[in-house]
Amino acid sequence: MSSNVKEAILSAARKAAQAHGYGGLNFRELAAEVGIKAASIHYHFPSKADLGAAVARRYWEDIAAELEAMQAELPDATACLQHYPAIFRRSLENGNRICLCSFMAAEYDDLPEPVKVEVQAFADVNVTWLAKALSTAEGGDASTGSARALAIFAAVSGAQLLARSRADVGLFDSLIGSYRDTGLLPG
Amino acid sequence: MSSNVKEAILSAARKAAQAHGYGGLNFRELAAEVGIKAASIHYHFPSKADLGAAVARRYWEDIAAELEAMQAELPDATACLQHYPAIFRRSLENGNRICLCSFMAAEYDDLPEPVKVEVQAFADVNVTWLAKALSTAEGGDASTGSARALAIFAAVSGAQLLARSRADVGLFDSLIGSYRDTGLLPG
DNA sequence: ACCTGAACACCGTTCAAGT
DNA sequence: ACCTGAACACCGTTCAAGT
Repeated sequence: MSSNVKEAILSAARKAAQAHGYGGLNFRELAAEVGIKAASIHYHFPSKADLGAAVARRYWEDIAAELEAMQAELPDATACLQHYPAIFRRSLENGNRICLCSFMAAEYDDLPEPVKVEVQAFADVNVTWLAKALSTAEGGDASTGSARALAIFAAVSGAQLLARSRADVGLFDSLIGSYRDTGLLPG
Repeated sequence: MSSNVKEAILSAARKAAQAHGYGGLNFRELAAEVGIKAASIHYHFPSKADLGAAVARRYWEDIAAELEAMQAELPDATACLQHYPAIFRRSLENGNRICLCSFMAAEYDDLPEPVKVEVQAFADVNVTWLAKALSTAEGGDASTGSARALAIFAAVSGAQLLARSRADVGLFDSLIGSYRDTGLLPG
């Protein structure tokens, strides 16, 4: 098991990155929150890129576990799809934060390569899960399901971003409702 | 008429902000591009917040003019709606940049107040235009049209973000196509 | 093994000083 | 009117030094 300090850094960095992005990650603030000095972070994570990649990896691993659990608990694929936006909703509830990888998608061109890899992995996890749920629910072929999965992922990300800029979770719900009404999301 | 230097700063700052965000705006790089020193920027824009607000204001003014022109040239409201995503597409074509205000929506909580105001204005311009086009095209009532307009704006923003993170304009087109197929966008 | 202070080159910003 | 150099407190990072 990793040290408590390393875990504490990871956890604090994740919350900070969901609020301020990779560029907004601040070693001195992070260190203060954990109770060490800024230079000490480099003992656990050699560079900011290493920290960013570790945070993003942990993030998509957690989401992947959550998606698997959802799939296990809700045998109905359509019910799964209906619950999907709730994952993005929770970030907003939790301090008006957004999905780590939505933030990093905006920052993408400026990210170090190891961080980019993890951001892609997050998108892949989501799209693969959605495509599988869609094909189970509606029996479409794989290619159509994949295009639709990408569309859902992009649209829900956009809804989260807009809702955050208004600090209005109700707007997120309303946007998801519109996606359902128009047929993008199953309803 | 404003000085050439001020205009040059504004133009360079806009391109930089569409690529790196408000936080990524760099006075020394910006100054080098314009041919002055970093400290000189503060003569034209007292603070980074002033520069950011001026850039965002100019941005939505330009987009608003473009939307009006589109409306004037295409009397068919449905044709207008079909052309709407092209505005977001162009940013991607232009150096894999994104809509200034999508970036700033991610950074929203960290933006100075004057910049926030302009980011909101951009969203309002888009949503108002979309709502008008929707009601003209389909004759729905105002409230439904507004909800739908928000949904289109959010979804197209999300598509732009995802396409940028893959540096793939074709993905943007494919996402817009999916939005059309599912009925979110008129087709 | 884990942490730190001091230093480095970078940021936005200020301001007195130049022309 | 417009620009600048030098200084300030901040960044991530390095590294020799501590325990």
